[in-house]
Amino acid sequence: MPLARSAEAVAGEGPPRAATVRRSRSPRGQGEQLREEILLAAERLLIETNDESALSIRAIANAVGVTPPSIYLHFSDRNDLVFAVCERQAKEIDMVMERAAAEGSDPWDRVRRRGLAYLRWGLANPEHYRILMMSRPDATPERFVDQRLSDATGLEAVASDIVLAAEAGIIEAVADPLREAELFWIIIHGMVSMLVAKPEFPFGAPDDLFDAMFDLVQRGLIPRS
Amino acid sequence: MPLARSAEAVAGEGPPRAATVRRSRSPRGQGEQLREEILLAAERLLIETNDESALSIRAIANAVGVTPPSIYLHFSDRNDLVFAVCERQAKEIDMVMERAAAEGSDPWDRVRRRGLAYLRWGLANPEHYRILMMSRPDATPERFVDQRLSDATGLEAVASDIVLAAEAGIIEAVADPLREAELFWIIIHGMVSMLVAKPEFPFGAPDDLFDAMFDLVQRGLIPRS
DNA sequence: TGTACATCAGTGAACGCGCGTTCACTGATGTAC
DNA sequence: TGTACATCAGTGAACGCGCGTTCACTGATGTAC
Repeated sequence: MPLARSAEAVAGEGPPRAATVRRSRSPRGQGEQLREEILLAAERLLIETNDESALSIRAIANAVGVTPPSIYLHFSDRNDLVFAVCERQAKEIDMVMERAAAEGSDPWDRVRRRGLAYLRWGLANPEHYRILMMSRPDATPERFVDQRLSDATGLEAVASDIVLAAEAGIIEAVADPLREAELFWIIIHGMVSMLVAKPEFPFGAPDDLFDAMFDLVQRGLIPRS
Repeated sequence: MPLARSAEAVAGEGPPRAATVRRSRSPRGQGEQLREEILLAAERLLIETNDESALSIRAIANAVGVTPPSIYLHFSDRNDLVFAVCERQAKEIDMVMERAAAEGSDPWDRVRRRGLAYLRWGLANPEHYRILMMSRPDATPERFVDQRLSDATGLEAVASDIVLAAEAGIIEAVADPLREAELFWIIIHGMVSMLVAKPEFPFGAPDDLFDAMFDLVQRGLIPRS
């Protein structure tokens, strides 16, 4: 019998991790409560460790103060759990963007604010962003591509603000606003994923980078007149 | 004694994987030969599986037809090996870009061709791109940030072509060409990393996406005159 | 010309680990009769 | 009013796996004397 077995019993100790506090059992009808606690613990763990691989069933169970099998009372497997976490994050990213947009002075300013909010959220939650937008496609459940994805990233909202901005004469008319919104998304995603992957590279302050990028897109490079 | 032990002896079988052909031992002075074979096998494995986690010491050893410990004759640990693979890929990406640039008709066309070559290379080698540009920063050795990174991505070359293009009047003059090159890199990276992470999303043909993006950057969105 | 020896290019077996998941169970609490 | 019973919310122990890495070894080949 390998020693691993006995070591396993105290798995997740060593570093000054949150003590293994036994959470008290939920009252009769309240089983769903644990589900919530699991998701919260997973999010917290992701923030603390900044490492998706730290998001193991065992680590989460330990953080909640419960044994690993109880996770399976609420999630069918690890993937299911991880993407439940994602779903919440996607909702939050959308919320953050819309909150930022609400403060915009005109449609074009709303587009700008949404982009900046997206960038800031990604940098504030790098590991969440990584799972959501940079992880291997076959690890991503179908519900995360297509429609759901464009919802989460506010594509439609940006597209309609682009139309409004063009109508107001703030920007030029665009042939395909949704396509333009995709291009925007890709550009912002480029910034977030680059800064997340290469934080050491001297890009300077993210907000300055955003401004420079936004300026580039606004003015264009071909000589005017 | 767990069964895992005995199963381990035949690890990596099951699926129709490359047969475990015992590679013949290198002749006396030619130990370095194995290093080369290991790197080639690793690259091949990455292409075949499209999954970095398939790049285990055991799998590579098996692919080469050698036992796991012999890997350590040439690499100090797994990370060292993975980034030796990266180093080659970085060199190749640079080569591919310069080859593409060489066919450009003017400096600005060279910038465009470099970007397109970068995009195409990334899409042709998604898992290589993932390791090189999208992996966790603390898994990246220092030699991959800063100078090395900007070398590999042709930042300086792009910057100097931007200057030439501006001098030739093809594009407007830019205040900080290197910064502009960074913006370009980020935009292209946005496309590659997005397409790599979300291949199911209906972005259409990559080349069309590139054209649309390049057009956006060229014309700008603020009304002209 | 022959032989002891160093070296080189590996091998075989194991260590220790952490992981996802399953299985049979337990003990408190509410419900039916 | 009391008691058998179902159910709910978990637990404890283990299975089987794959991984990186280490350690003592082996056997062919070249070299020195």
